[in-house]
Amino acid sequence: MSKYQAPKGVSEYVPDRSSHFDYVRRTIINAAELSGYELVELPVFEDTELFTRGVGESTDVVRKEMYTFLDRGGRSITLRPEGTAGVMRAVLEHNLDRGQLPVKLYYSGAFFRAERPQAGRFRQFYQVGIEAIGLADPRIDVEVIAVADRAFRDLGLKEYVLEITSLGDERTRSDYLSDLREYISGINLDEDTRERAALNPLRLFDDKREEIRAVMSKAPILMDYLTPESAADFDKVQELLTVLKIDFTVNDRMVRGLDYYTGTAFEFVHKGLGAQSGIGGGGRYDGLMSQLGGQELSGVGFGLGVDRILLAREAEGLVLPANAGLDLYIVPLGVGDTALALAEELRGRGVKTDLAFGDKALKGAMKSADKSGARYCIVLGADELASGSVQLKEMHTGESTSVTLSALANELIRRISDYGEHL
RNA sequence: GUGGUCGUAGCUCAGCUGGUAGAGCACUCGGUUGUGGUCCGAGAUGUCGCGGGUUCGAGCCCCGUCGAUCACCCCA
Repeated sequence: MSKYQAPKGVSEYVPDRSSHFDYVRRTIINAAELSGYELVELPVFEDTELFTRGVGESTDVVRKEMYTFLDRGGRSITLRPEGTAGVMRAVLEHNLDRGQLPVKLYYSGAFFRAERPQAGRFRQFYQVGIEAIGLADPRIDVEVIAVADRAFRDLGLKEYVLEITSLGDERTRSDYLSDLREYISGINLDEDTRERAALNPLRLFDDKREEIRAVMSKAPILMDYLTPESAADFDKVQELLTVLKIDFTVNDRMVRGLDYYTGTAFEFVHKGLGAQSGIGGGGRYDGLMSQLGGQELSGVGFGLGVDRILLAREAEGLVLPANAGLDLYIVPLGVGDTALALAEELRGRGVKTDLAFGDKALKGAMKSADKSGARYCIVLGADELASGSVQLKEMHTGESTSVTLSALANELIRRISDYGEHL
C-alpha cells in the first residue's frame, strides 16, 4: 500500500460498488426529469458570504462545518456545504426568475462539511437535489415530496418513512420561538445544552436524553401557532399526499438544520441506518431569495443523500438490477491485432465489447471472458480467419452457434435487442 | 468538537500467558495439441496502519499519531 490515503472522511467509489452508486444517482435524476426539472451545473465553491447569509449564521453548518479559505486574490471562498443557496444565486444571476414560474431545477454533485466522520456521514458527500422556485403553492410542495418518494420507490427501498411538519411563516415562528424560549428558561439545563438552546431552541426536541424528552414533551408546539393560511396549506399538503398514496406521519417536533426553511418541511428517514438515518429532506423557504438580494419569491426543494441511499439499499439487501454489462468478449489466439480491429468495428456499431490482451493462453482467456460477465464470447484464431466464421458462444448456457464474421455484428445486434426488451 | 471500539495478505479473518506470521476466498500457472463457470495440483503475496518506548526478543505490553467504526453532536 502506498503511504497516501484519501483525506479523512471522504466518500469514494470504485468498482464494483461505483456502478451501484451511479445507479442510485441516475435513478434519482430520472425521477426529477420525469417531473420536468432541468439540470443546473454549479461551482463547488462560492463566496463565503453566500452561505453565511443564505444558510444562516446561527446554524452549525455555517458556524463550524464549512471549508473556508482565502484564494490567491484574497477572497473568502467556501466549499459548498449544501445546494439551495448556490441555486438561488444562479437563478438571480441569470435572471431565471424573470420568466415563467415556477423555475424547476435539479443539481447533482459533491458537497463538503467538516464534520467528524462516521458511517453515513462524510466530509465530502453526494447529493441530488431539486428546487421549484417562484410559486407558493402547496401542490408544488407535494410534487417535490412525490419526486423524492418516486426515486426511493424506483430504487426498491421499503424501510423508510416520510415525516412532515409545517414551520409556519415568519410571524408564527417569532411568536412561537419567544414562547418556547420562555418555557426553556424555566427548566434546569446543563451549560452545554443551554448554549445549544440559546442558538436554536428547537434543537432540544431532538435531544436523545430521556429526562430532556420528558420536559420537552410538555413544551409548546409550533403547530399550535400556525396562522390560518399556513394551517390551510399544511392541511392541503396532507390531503394531497393521501390522494397520491404517499404514506407520511406528522412530526410536530421536527428540527431542520438550515435557517431558511418556512412552511412545509419534510424528512425521509431510513430504518436500517443507525445514527445517520436521514436519507433526504427539504421544505419550503420564503425569505431566501430576498435575503440574497432578489425579489420576494418563495421556493421549495429537497436534497437527497446519495451515499446514504446507497447504504440504505445495501442495508435492505438490494443488489444491482440485471446490469447492462458487456455484450461480447473476444478471445484472440495469436491474432491480437485483428481482434482489436474487430472489437473496434463492433463497438462502433454499439456492441459493448472487450477482449483479452497480452497473448493469454486460451484457458486463461476463457476465464477472463467468464469473469468479464459478457453475454457472449468468441474465440478468434487462424482457423476462424481462414474459414471466415466463428463459434458465437452464449456464456451462461454454454451453447455455441456458427456465425460468419461478416454477419457477426448484425447477429449480435439482433440478440442484444432481444434481451434488451426483457430487461 | 467529546467519549468508546477497532486497524494482520486484494477480501473476510485466525494468531494461546510477548519468541519473530497463518487459513478460506480471490489471484497466476498447470492437469498433453484451441473453449470458461465444478474438481485436482503448484505458485506468488505482507516493512502485522504509521512513529516512538519497554524487553535479550513485540502482531501481541505502553505512549503518540493516522484512519475506520459506534454513540453524542449534527445532518444528506
